[in-house]
Amino acid sequence: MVGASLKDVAMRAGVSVRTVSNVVNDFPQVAPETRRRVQQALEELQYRPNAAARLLRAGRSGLVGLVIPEIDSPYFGELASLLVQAAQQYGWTLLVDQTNGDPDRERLLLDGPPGQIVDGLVMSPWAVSPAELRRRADAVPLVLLGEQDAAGLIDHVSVDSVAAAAEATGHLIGLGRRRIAAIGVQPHLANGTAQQRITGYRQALRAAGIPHDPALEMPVTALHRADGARAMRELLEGGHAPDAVFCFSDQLALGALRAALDHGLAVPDDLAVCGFDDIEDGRYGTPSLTTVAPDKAGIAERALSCLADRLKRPPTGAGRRRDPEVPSGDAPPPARRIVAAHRLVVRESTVGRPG
Amino acid sequence: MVGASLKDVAMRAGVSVRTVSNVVNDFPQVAPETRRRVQQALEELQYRPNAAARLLRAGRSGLVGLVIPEIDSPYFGELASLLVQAAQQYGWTLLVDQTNGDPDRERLLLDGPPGQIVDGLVMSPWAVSPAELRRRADAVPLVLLGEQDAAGLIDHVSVDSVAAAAEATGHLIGLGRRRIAAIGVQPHLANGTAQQRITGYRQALRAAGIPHDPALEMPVTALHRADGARAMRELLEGGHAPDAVFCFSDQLALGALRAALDHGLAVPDDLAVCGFDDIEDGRYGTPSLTTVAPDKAGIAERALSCLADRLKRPPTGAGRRRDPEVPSGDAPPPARRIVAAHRLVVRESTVGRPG
DNA sequence: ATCGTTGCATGCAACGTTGCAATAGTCTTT
DNA sequence: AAAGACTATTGCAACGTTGCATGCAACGAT
Repeated sequence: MVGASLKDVAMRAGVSVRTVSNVVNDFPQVAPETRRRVQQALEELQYRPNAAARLLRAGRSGLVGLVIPEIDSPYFGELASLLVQAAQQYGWTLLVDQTNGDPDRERLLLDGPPGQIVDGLVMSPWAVSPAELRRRADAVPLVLLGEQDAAGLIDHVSVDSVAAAAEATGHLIGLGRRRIAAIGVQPHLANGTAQQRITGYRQALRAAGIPHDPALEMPVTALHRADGARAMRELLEGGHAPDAVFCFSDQLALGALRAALDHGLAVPDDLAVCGFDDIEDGRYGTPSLTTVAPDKAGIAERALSCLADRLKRPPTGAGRRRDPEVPSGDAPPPARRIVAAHRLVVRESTVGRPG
Repeated sequence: MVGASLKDVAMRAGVSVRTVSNVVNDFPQVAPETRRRVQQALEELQYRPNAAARLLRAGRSGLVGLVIPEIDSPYFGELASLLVQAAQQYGWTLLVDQTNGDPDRERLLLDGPPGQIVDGLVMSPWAVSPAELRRRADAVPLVLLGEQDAAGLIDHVSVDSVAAAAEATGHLIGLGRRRIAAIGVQPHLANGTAQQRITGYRQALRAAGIPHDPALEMPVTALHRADGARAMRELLEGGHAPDAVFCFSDQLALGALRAALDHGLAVPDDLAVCGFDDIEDGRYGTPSLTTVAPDKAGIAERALSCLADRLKRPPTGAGRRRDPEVPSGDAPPPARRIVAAHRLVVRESTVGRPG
């Protein structure tokens, strides 16, 4: 036996299928005695509504998807966890999927089973262009995370990466550092994160009158610890030893930190290190890591609030006419651009140990 | 417009709905000319098969679920990432959900939308008892991860935690340590992980003739860094200072490490630290962390291989009769218990820096 | 010329659910 | 007592898909 259906319950309770459905959905127009009988039958048969049929008929699954490049990156892991909890408050179940930054897979997830089954999607695009995302704007509601902008056509939540990078660089400058490297440049990536952070970095240098040295701007292929460590080794071995480094992610920073310590440098005395993301590892490492902390809980909350607004509109289920001749009276709400808060968290990797 | 259906395509191509379905599913019995015409219509209308309808009718969604207590724990993050990749090789899309160890949520995910929509589930149970999991054994195929055993009624993949813990403890003993603490005891948790690791720890002590000191077995409420740090501080302040510590997770170990360094201890000279899980943070920290490395890729691969075996059996869709009078001829394959490999990875936190 | 065979295309039904509209039954009102 | 108002319950249809059976040609073999 695979699971009782409304029909099975109806037969057992001696009522029609429709009445059982009314009980299940808590419609008021059911006599107490009938309700009781039906509920007992539901209980006895262990009825669970069939999610596929509900989705097909009503157009709503109660599921929301999160599409991120890497589940195992601490930043996305923490964000995913917060989104799961925020989704619960809306009565949704959040499901997470990983693209590994593969554009084909990003497309597949949007068009295929997960993208069709969920009521809404939160996505951190890596390689798929805004133009392509726009093309499917009238499918399931979508909220973008991250720096990539969809020309104001899709809801979008991010932090002000330019300002944040400038603050972080400014903090290093304020400590008296002058040879400040940047690790995390990714010139060939559509995703605008690295672009914005290098912009903020340069702005801060210019504002302080520090000449900008291209040899201190280190490219990486990914944002992992190994990439940060490699970039730091290149800096140290290339004779361009900096006195501070701003890394575009905490993972890069932790890798750079490790490489610097291996090289015999004292942190922060010889080298101040600042990251971006405020992941848990940075808080418990030795030395602990100064970083830019995006308001992750705020990002999660506001992304889902965008989805909630769009889901107030009727679903595309069986009832809804989808005749293009008669445009629906109320237009969809305009796309929002939300800028979440961030703050600089100063720890041992730039100011040394307190006490 | 929400998306073209088979009907729309059929009208445009001037054929029946059934023929379009035949083209979409690559059935051979279609004339080349017809196929061409239909394919063009498919292209023009950007047809995407409706996942909900397919699932309802055919009983297969192509989705597989992973249910874990915490997405943001590095161990589960790394495991999830490997499972996503392994699932791709089977042609499945893996979706991840998080329970936070809440038993109600574990049940909800199994019975509700995600559990019904996926073709199979991989789960790391935290609080739901084996008995309860057994109750639903004939629903969607399920594979359990972790130490909790379901009495051989459900497929199950784990490492030999007793042996692994004994090896780790044996390594510390082999370094000449005698006051070896254990951090991570969780007596009131159904989930058997902590039980097995403390068993292995005690076995190794006994085998070496070292008396077992209950004051060195530290309980924790969760497996996070903060818990490890707290336990270590208690050990150090309580006057029971150990010369080595075996932590039941790398996160605990990293917290303990940090607390020990804060306390002025030298690692590994004053205190050797060993963890469990081999998460990336441990590899790049300073000092790097000695740990038990479960074969995560092997766990992922074999969990999915179990699912694949069960999914060879016909789905419970429209075609399949589900008459309990006539039991299906072939019984389901018996539940498997798979023990994945592990190995001890020795790093700086127990043997100091090389060179 | 007739029969079976093969290749291609189609119609019907069903998966489990819910919106809509209609029915039967009860109670109030005049 | 009849008309109206309301309550409780039900039947029908449809969401988009696919399994099964059938239809309908055209073909070669007898």
